[in-house]
Amino acid sequence: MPEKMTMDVLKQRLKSNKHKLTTQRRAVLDVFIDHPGEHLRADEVHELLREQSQDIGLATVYRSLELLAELGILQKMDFGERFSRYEIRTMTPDEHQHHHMICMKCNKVFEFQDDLLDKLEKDIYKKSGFKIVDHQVIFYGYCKMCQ
Amino acid sequence: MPEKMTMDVLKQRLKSNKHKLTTQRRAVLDVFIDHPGEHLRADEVHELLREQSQDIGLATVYRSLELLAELGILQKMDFGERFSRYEIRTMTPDEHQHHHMICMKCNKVFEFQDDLLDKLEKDIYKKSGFKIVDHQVIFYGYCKMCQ
DNA sequence: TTATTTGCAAAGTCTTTGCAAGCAG
DNA sequence: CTGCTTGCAAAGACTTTGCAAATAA
Repeated sequence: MPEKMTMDVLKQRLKSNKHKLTTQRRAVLDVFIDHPGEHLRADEVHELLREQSQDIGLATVYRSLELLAELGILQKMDFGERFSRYEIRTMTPDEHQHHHMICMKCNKVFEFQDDLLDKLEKDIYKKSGFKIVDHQVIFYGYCKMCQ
Repeated sequence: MPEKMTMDVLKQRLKSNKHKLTTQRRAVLDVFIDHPGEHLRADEVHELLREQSQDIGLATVYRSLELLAELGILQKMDFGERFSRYEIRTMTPDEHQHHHMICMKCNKVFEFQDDLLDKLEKDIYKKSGFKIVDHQVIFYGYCKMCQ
């Protein structure tokens, strides 16, 4: 069971990097805590905050997302759309990778756990000398409902 | 040995879709034929054409790239940068997948052949019912030179 | 107190689009 | 000829940035 990313972690990581814990940063993290497993875009975060009368500038949302990603609290992702999405990270680094599958009909993002890629990455290093430190895997197709 | 993508193929595929073979479309394809294995951005294609005094509008480059990708002559790709890249496709559909590795130091794009993903995709279908029809895999790391 | 951070609006980057003029078939 | 294409400039979508005012520590 992966540990939850908490506000305390944010506090801690901000402090050790001489950043401040502002209302806005707290609010942005709260959105992700309240929407586990979702892959949110900057404007969606902004909209969700407005809905709960948290009036925060869009530029600040962008800046907070970037900072939270730098601190390893959020994960920035790119699904080939013209914007980025973010999701909250678990505190324990995944032993098993988690991949994304996008349904080409309903556009929902699904996740899948697997560790086959570890093997592939080791193979690549052996064969080509390229040292992989991160990856991005996206599958496109049709989900169970849409087929 | 994969077959080369030729101008004849372009001609053929354009005709069967009631599109015209214009100087501009021919020129855009020529750029890719002259730069095999490169992953070019729209503005790079545009610049390369300017250098050889092929004066073509940037909007036309975008439109040509899109069309050539639709016709299966180019492959559009997204490496999480804020723009798209295109590469020429071989005519024989790859039995073995080809993945991209980006060096985080020199930013070069490397390729790697493998078919481990076939297995993974079958697993996913069995376990989740999600039917995969396409994928995008990018590895980030350090190439042999930069390590 | 004071160095960070915010909000706003302006600017930036990549891409798309409307429309008159041009050209391939 | 005639409908598909082009080129241009303007508009669009998303993101970043400059700067004065606000604020956490």
